[in-house]
Amino acid sequence: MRYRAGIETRGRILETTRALIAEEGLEGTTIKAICDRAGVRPGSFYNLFKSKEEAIITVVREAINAVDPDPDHRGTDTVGELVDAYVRFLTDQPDLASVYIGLAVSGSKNNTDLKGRVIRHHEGRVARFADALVREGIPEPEANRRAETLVTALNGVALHLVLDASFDVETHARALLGDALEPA
Amino acid sequence: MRYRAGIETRGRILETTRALIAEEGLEGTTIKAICDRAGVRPGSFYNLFKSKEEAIITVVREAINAVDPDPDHRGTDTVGELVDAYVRFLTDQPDLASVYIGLAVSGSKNNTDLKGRVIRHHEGRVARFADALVREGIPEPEANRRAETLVTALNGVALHLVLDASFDVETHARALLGDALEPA
DNA sequence: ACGGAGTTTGAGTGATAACTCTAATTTGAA
DNA sequence: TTCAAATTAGAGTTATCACTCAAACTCCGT
Repeated sequence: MRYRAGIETRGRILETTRALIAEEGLEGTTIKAICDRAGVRPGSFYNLFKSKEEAIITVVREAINAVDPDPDHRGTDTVGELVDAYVRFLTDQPDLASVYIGLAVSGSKNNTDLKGRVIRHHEGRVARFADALVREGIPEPEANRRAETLVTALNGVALHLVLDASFDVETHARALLGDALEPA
Repeated sequence: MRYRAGIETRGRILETTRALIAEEGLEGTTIKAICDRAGVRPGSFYNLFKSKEEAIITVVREAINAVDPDPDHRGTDTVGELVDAYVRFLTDQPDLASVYIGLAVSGSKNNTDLKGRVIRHHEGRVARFADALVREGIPEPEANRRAETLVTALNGVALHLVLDASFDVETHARALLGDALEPA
């Protein structure tokens, strides 16, 4: 992958893989499907990726980064902003959201590496939410528990969005936010 | 399936399917594996089930029904009982819970039939939660919205349990229940 | 324009999946 | 006891999967 052609092909494969995961799920994302749609033969695919899994992990990493509302960790965000960021992600990029959820479910049985990646990312998000809750006056141990409940519940919202594209993400997300901010 | 032999074989197949899902996950639960372990030939399997999917759905449905606080739908269940039932399902049968979530996500991409089934099941659950909330004094339109938020958030809890087997399902589920019951 | 490295081709491999089919056997109601 | 229906056997079918490979072709620094 040092020539222009290889880099372009690689990009086309990744884009196709992402679209296929969103449309067909992990199960429907086969080498044949990727290659047909990307206009590439299996030999080329395996020249650029050592396995199908490697391509999928690459796509998933992108999806996970896309969920991050504040990649620079400035630490000035409010819980409302964090929730808004997630809502925006879900509504603007439902395909990536679908990948993120689908991966958590199907991909985690055999693949410890992938599983660890998702869990670490989840913990990072919870920490960010917890910090924001503390800044809003909720004491530490309680803030952490509420953050974990909130992030988990928001993932439930994402899960349902995968099932029902017309699901009212914003209303439910705001309700969950309100619950997290309520005084004990 | 009218003779004793058929009923017994069916039971053995379902039990084996349940065990295999727990031990090997959905991916490792093949017709061959089921048949080998149940001491049955594929012909017999397909005499009793029209597809592998039917057997799996049956197993999952049985597990969910097994913890139903009001199996006859007499309308006597409280929201607390409904939440408890789901928590029990998640903690007692985490592997089936994983399949349940997995069916909702991956299984419903191509399979319109399955997708409809999952959505209908979700709607039924929301309706029961909403009825229970009304019985507890929360007015109708609000009760429905809260029920939907609660059920969705609980699915988020289930989703996270798939990722992290040590996740404290009960604490978070109770927190979500408390939020749903709070006065407006 | 040379030539080694990068890229592409596409038929092919071997494994394994879900599922079918027909004939033989067993069941249980009358 | 009889016999139609239920059940079972198990080899076979069809499909599809991830992946390979040797040969041809393209790129680009020199």
